Amino acid sequence: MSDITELLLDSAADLLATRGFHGLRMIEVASRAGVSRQTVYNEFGNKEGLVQAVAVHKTEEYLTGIATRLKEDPDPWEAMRSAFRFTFEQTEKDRLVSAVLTGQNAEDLLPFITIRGHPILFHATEVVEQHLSNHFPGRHVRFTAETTVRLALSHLLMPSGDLDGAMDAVVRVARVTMDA
Amino acid sequence: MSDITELLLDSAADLLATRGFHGLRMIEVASRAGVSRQTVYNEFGNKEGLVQAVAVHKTEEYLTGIATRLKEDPDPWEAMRSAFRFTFEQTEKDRLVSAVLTGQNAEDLLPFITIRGHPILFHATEVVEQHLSNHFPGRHVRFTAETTVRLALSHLLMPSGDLDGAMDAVVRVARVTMDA
DNA sequence: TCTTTACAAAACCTATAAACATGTAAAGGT
DNA sequence: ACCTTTACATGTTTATAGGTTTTGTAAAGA
Repeated sequence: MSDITELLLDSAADLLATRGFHGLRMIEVASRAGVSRQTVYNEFGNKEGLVQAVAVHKTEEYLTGIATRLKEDPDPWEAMRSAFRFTFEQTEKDRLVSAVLTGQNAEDLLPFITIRGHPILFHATEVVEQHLSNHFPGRHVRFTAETTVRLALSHLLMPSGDLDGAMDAVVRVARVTMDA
Repeated sequence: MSDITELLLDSAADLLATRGFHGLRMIEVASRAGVSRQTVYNEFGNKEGLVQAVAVHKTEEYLTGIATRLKEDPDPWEAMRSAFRFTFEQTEKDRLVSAVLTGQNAEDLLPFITIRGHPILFHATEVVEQHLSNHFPGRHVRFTAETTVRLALSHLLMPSGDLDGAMDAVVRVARVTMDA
């Protein structure tokens, strides 16, 4: 990916987060990245293409962020805790990220951040599944993975206010469904 | 609750479901119930009061619906399955119910159907908690209750398309967290 | 207790024109 | 090749001003 492309994606992500899809101006994206409006069109075709690209880019960014944290800790449950904390903190920090991950508060963004109606974070199920498979080879891990992601998503959308408690709850369910 | 009050709530619920908060006309609510517009104001003060009352009414209706199904089956897990099916079917049937229960697709309704930001269905946690307490006296049931409701809500908001599978998943997690 | 009538204030259409943004194209510069 | 500038048709917002509808309140009457 070229430097300019990346710059454009970052500018667009910023503006998208503060102004939303409707308030996003192609010329503003261009000038922030120091290029002409035409260049944006050359790169992404049109506004939809640009926003779509931002969504894909952000999604990749967070899925790899989660995958990285899952790999970092040798203990599978501590790794999950860490990945969940990462997701939670990113979601709190950035309204756009929140929209991309969960599909909530997306308003006009929604067409871009769901695939077959499911928010993109559900791709995280595959990441978690892979993680569990690595630690428990030969076991059925799909159910635990999906349950964990659904539960984590629930805590993202409707926080109890107690982050540690939420992480404990998710990990506890993960352990207990693996033991069963 | 007087007959007229109930009639007004039903009329308002109907109209709210089809026209939304914005399209709801006080005079239409009145004429459907066969009373004057003024009577509606006497009863509920203003439009907000009316809609608030509808939300509370619908909530009670569904919480008692859930409680009833939980009591009907002697097997605690079959009872949960039945209560979940009830909730799922009602949510599919009625857009307004869906909004009241989950807080999704609520648009201008949202201020009325959440309490401290949480959709009213979270009151169901208390109902489920009571249910589990009855079947497992002396045990800690709060965690299972909350987990179950969060998971069920997740399946309501993001259905996998497989209702039976969803019910199985919820009940399975409930059992396994009680066994632990 | 409910209805009718009346009314001010607010919210809502509707039509109009001006300003702005999008998307496409062509010519020119590095 | 890649980006910029300029230009233009098309579609969308925005602002304005009017007329209408709806809300919310009040008072008198069945």
